[in-house]
Amino acid sequence: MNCQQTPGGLLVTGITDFSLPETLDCGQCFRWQRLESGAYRGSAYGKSLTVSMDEKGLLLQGAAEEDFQALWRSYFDLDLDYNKIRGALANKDPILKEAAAFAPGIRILNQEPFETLCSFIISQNNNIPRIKGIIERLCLLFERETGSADRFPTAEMLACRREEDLAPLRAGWRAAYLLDAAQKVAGGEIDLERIKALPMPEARAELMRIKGVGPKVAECVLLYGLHRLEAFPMDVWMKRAMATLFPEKSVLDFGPYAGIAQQYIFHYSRLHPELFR
DNA sequence: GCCCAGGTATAAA
DNA sequence: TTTATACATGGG
Repeated sequence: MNCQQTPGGLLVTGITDFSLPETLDCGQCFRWQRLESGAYRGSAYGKSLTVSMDEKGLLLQGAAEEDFQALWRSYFDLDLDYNKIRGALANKDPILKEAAAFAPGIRILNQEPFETLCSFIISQNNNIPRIKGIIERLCLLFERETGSADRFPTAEMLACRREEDLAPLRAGWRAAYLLDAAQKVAGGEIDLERIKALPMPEARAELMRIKGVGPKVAECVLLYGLHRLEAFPMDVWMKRAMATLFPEKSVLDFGPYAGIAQQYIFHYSRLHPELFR
């Protein structure tokens, strides 16, 4: 991997197995916006970015090389060998191999844990366009406090609001869940960084102490927010896909990279709905 | 109007 | 432990 400043921005070369649309539009994050040009605009950890990719490499606009090294390199998970992982997963099952080959540029982002927790609380019994809308309104609601509508509010900021303060979000009953999550995180009752290092059963149990966090949301937070790649979110789509793809298996064990396998299968099944009836 | 959306809390069997 | 239902919004 190599970096150089160009007139268009910071150009990073030597990146393989990475696709912006496959990574940013596969249901793991909700705050990246696709521009007309095909570039994506978004932010994380207080930094904004416009990013695009072509045959020359990955182009970061509005980022210094220090930001790339200290943040975006890790955010986009560019140091993990996805080619190797995909190969290992492909050896487990031919259909998994096909699903992986369909979107080989998917990577699991290193998103902000609290934002991810809130995002997947909002995601329950909800559709992606509306999830995005609620999160956008949440960032706007706290714009004055955070200093930018690009930033996600902290747990402390959210924790000192009341449910009626969140009415502008139009999040329905999920507003109360968001407050409970914020209060537990801000109060130290839930320590996301500690959960990140906990054995999976304990990590799941900790997260599920938050109101509105059940097995599915907990698994999503572990995978997408805490980068526990062995986590395996199981929703109705995945259940159907698994029943179709692996009818003989009752218990599935894809090993330490199950979450990546899940993401390949989820993406594949969403874009080939006719195969999963 | 009706159905559904990357579910969960709650009560009842 | 498993199953049924309500839950608020809004887009198709």
